[in-house]
Amino acid sequence: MRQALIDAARSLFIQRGYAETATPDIVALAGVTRGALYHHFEDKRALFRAVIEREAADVAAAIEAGTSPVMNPREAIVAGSRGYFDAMSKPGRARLLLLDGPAVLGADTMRAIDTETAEASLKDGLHVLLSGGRNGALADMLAVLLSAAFDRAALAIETGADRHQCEEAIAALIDGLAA
Amino acid sequence: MRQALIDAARSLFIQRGYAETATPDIVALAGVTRGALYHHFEDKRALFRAVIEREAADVAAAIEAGTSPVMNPREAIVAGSRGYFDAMSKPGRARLLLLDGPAVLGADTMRAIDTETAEASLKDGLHVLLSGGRNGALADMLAVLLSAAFDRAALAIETGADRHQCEEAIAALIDGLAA
DNA sequence: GCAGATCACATACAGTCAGTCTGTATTGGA
DNA sequence: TCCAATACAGACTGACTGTATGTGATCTGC
Repeated sequence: MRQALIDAARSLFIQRGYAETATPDIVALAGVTRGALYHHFEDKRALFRAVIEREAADVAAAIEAGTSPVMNPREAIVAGSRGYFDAMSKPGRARLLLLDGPAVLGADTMRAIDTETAEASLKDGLHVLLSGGRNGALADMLAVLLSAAFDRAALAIETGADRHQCEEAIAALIDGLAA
Repeated sequence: MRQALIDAARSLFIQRGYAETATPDIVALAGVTRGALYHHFEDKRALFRAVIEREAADVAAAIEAGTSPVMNPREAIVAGSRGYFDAMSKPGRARLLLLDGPAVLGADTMRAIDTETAEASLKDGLHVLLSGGRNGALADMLAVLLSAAFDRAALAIETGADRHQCEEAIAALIDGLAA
């Protein structure tokens, strides 16, 4: 039942967005009443958060599955980017995680949910990649900024941009840092 | 009166966010009634859009003011980033332009409003910077991705990140591309 | 095997909000 | 001076969120 609510909510959230999705529509799609919704979730935002958390966990798993510890840093980052774009190509995911999520839950909360996703892996890879004398704080900051670049690339791909070009541009940024 | 409504709306939008700001509160702060609001604006979103457009124009003007045509590409990009971070340091601006804006108006509409802002200048600079054999499509894509990095940096700065470190990381990305 | 408590919902209700419609005063031109 | 358009004000409606209450099933302790 919880799952049914999350499924129905996800379906409507990606179709109309959070604000334009009414709880009566969600429960109708799930085949229950609003009483069930407010029994399982504190409010509409809590339901949205449950949707987001499941989605973020799926993305993190996809990235994890695509990379392996034996890769060198550049390989790992490229493989991670491939896994990320694969995961983000699922329709509606970019809107959920990159548009409605930050606006509804706040950028800080989203960052907390996203822990152990793309950004964490990126940070590790960059620390190794930049170990030639530069400091670690720079690598952390670069992970944050590059992670934003990944996000916008995923958003661009969903609205028609060429994925191969996005991956090339990301690679250009990474290779520039390695030099 | 239009300006008074936009001012009041901006003040409440940055304080509570778009969804949590009620039109009765906006008109009360502006000292008018809801009739006035719906006389000047089609709906609440149109008022929000007016706020966003003024804000984006201010940012664009700040960037424009900080750069000059005689700079070389790297200088221009660094100066542009300085102007951008200056402009975005105005409280609430990051939330308006980077969180609520994309969620309420859509990423595509925001891109349209942002025309002639950071991303356009960036694109020009990158085209010159990369003119050593690489193609223009890559420069366009890099402008999109770097612009996302700028945005996240602005958001990070608002929530306490060190601005100098952000600028260093941006410079590292740019310098990597120039090599 | 039974009384009571808890869980998993359903239903009714109250408060609030967005958008519309109608009314009114003021202003500018013919 | 009259007319029309503009710039508001205020009431109204439908809808939505969250809450409070009711109800049947299930589980627990004895």
